[in-house]
Amino acid sequence: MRKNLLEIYNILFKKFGEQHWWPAETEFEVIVGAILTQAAAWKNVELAIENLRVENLLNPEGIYKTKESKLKKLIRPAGYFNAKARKLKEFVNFLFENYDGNLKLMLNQPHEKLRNELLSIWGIGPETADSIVLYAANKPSFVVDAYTKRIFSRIGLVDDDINYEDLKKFFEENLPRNVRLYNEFHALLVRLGKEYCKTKPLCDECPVKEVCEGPN
DNA sequence: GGCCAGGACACCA
DNA sequence: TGGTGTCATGGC
Repeated sequence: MRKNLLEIYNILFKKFGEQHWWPAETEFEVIVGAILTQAAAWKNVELAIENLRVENLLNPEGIYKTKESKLKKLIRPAGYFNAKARKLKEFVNFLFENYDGNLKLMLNQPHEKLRNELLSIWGIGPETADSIVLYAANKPSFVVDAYTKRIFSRIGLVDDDINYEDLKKFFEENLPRNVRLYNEFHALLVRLGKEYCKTKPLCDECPVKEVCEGPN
């Protein structure tokens, strides 16, 4: 199995090259992006992040001090702005209450502890937590998403009703525990999903068609 | 003009 | 534990 996963990784890397994830300038920007991209197109998230950047709010203090009503207007393009404005607030409130606003202190914990802590914050579920652990804290927590599930159930390596934790475990138990690998693999799977494995799959041109059983 | 994006939560059985 | 409804914008 390890061989199969690394084979798929190598095919994707050869096809697409480095994806340079996460597309952000700071750790905090990774977190903001991870929250805003929940069930949203990244293109729309970029518009929202740019609005925050112009207002100099891409930092914990900025979000902490800004009224939720103002945040809603700024992040509107990312969709679900009522919920997401609250989620940003919930995160920075936690950060200031527990770490005096020191993000590095929070991120510099053993990764299981950090993950559990993130999951305790309202609005941060498993995928967002793992994205933060991997792409902001640089700790080896494999991120799976809807694309990952769709791709690997079509390939036939996992059941199509597999839950998040089991799918995550599938990767972590069959890959070397390596941050760079986790980083690149997830990014490549998103790239593959976007371009070839949407609801209408482009199987004829798919880079991993040799190992795929096809859509079902 | 419809479909759907790099999910999470509330509520229900 | 698991299934379903809800949240919302903008690109294609």
